[in-house]
Amino acid sequence: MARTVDPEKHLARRLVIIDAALTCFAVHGYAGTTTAAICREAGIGSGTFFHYFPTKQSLLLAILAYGTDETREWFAARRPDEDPLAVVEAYLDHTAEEMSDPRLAGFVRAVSAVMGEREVEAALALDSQVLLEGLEPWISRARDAGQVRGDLSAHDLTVWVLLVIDGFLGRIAVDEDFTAAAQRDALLDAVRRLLAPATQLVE
Amino acid sequence: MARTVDPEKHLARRLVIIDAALTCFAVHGYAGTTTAAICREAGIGSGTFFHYFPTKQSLLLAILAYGTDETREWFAARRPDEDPLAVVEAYLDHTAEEMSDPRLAGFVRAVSAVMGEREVEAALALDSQVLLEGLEPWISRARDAGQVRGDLSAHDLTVWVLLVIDGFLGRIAVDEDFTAAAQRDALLDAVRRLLAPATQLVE
DNA sequence: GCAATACTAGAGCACGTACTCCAAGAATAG
DNA sequence: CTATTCTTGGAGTACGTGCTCTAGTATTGC
Repeated sequence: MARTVDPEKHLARRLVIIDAALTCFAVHGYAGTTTAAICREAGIGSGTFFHYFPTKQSLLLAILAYGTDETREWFAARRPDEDPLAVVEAYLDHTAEEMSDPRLAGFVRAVSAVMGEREVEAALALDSQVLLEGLEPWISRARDAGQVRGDLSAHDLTVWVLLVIDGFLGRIAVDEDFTAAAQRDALLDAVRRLLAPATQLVE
Repeated sequence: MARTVDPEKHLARRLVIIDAALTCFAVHGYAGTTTAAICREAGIGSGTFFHYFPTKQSLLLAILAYGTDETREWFAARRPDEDPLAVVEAYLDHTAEEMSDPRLAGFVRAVSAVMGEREVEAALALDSQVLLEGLEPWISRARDAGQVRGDLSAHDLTVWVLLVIDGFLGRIAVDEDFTAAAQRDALLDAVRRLLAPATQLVE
């Protein structure tokens, strides 16, 4: 017998590869990134790459799963008695903070357009569903409490919040004058305006 | 001498190919679409394809140019004395109507993430710039007239309107319950809320 | 009718890709 | 030290891609 795995080193290498892939995907897109490029960026050989990830797609799926888990954990950490609207706004803040690394926005944009690969689409759908199911209950409670408008269903409102978040990410990725840090307040303001009860709007 | 080109037939064929490409790109993305697939969809051989478009990329550029021209023409058709805010809302309406063909939203989403091809990126940047330069003057006038909020610059406001439009397109492409027709009013409402002067919001 | 040109199709090519394979290095258990 | 297993790099491979080439067919001017 010999050589039991050192899980720390293994995980560290994995993270190096994931980080390199994040950089490459953000700049050249998924299809536009070759495994050779990832290896170069990570400073490894192709044998090593495929030792850690059986396929290029599995690497992408692993990264997406990280993101989905992160979202799940964030919402799991909420206490039931928190102020609903404050939770929604805290999530926006959380997103804006994560996106202070502009590679992430680029990555999200690049990857959300990967089409025709069943498993990737499923992972994206799952990610989107986890986010929706994390957010909607809070918006629903805020709605019941009269904190947000009642003329649209909680589901519709949630979808519109997600829509704004997606647009936000897209802008960060495309427009270099538009940074998450600088536009954080504008994001909060935009969502507040979107959700405000009709009684708070005068004509 | 013989056989001068029949421009009508030529153009018609071009449009058939463009239409087929639109369908394919919307479903499988740009990189995910093979020229063979476009040929199959259009019912032609690969020889014909490359007779009309020298490269796959040139086909994409031609489609993007169509869109850019369309945007330019739409704004060129505005009269200087139109109500500024009404023009903005008319453009939203125009977009929503165009996107009643869900392929278009899918196409936009798929193609906006094409990265690493200099000419495509330039075409996308141009398209985005034409839209920005079309919209911003009207928002600026509306701002000067007090129709929209003054706490953000006209440029920032325009960028945020574009952000919402992008998010809107993304949703249509991804969420089949979210249709342009059904959400047209919500789009108008969202942008109105985004632009409303602060004095129209009570706390 | 005849020549000249535009158009069409599809077999095939050159190339770049994801991925395989193998041989050697490093690290531990006994 | 030795045996065993995990790990590593890079040469090589099978395959799919965008694109070319050629040969044949339609369509026009004269």
